[in-house]
Amino acid sequence: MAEGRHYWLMKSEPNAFSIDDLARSPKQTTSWDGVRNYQARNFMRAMNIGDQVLFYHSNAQPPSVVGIAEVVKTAYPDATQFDKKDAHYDPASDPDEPRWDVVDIRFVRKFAAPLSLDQLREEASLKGMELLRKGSRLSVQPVKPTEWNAILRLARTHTD
DNA sequence: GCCAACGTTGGC
DNA sequence: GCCAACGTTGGC
Repeated sequence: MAEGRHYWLMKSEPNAFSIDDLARSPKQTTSWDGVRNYQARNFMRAMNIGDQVLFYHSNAQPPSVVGIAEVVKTAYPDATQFDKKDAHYDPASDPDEPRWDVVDIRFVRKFAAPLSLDQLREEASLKGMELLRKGSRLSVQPVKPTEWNAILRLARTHTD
């Protein structure tokens, strides 16, 4: 880890793919496909093996950080962009220069209890976190070490 | 279901 | 290059 370990947050709708789905996946690993936002893609391209990921459930009740995953394979082309039957098919993507990438992530652990957006907003040290910004829609985003530490501390103390 | 806050597309 | 129209995300 010459460049050090970096922290990220990735959003998924639990109806589509939850942290339990990740834990049940073969080798507890999945490729994070379907990202069709350049900023999110660029963050995935910046990921290194061993980087740690907060797994976030969006469109959940309540929306929450639910656990941790880690990057086990760096960015490579997303096969779904070339699959006409896939919801994320992108006819404009050139197979010789694929537009969209995935990374592979592996389940690390699930928190004893989900950490809701409201709980995160109560934490002073998380003020300014991208996730908490009004109108923030970025599905893959960097997390500062201080934010990572604060969230893990909250996950230890909130068990209800 | 509503709608604010985006990001993308395409006419000009 | 501008920007209106459109489609999507995601909290509420």
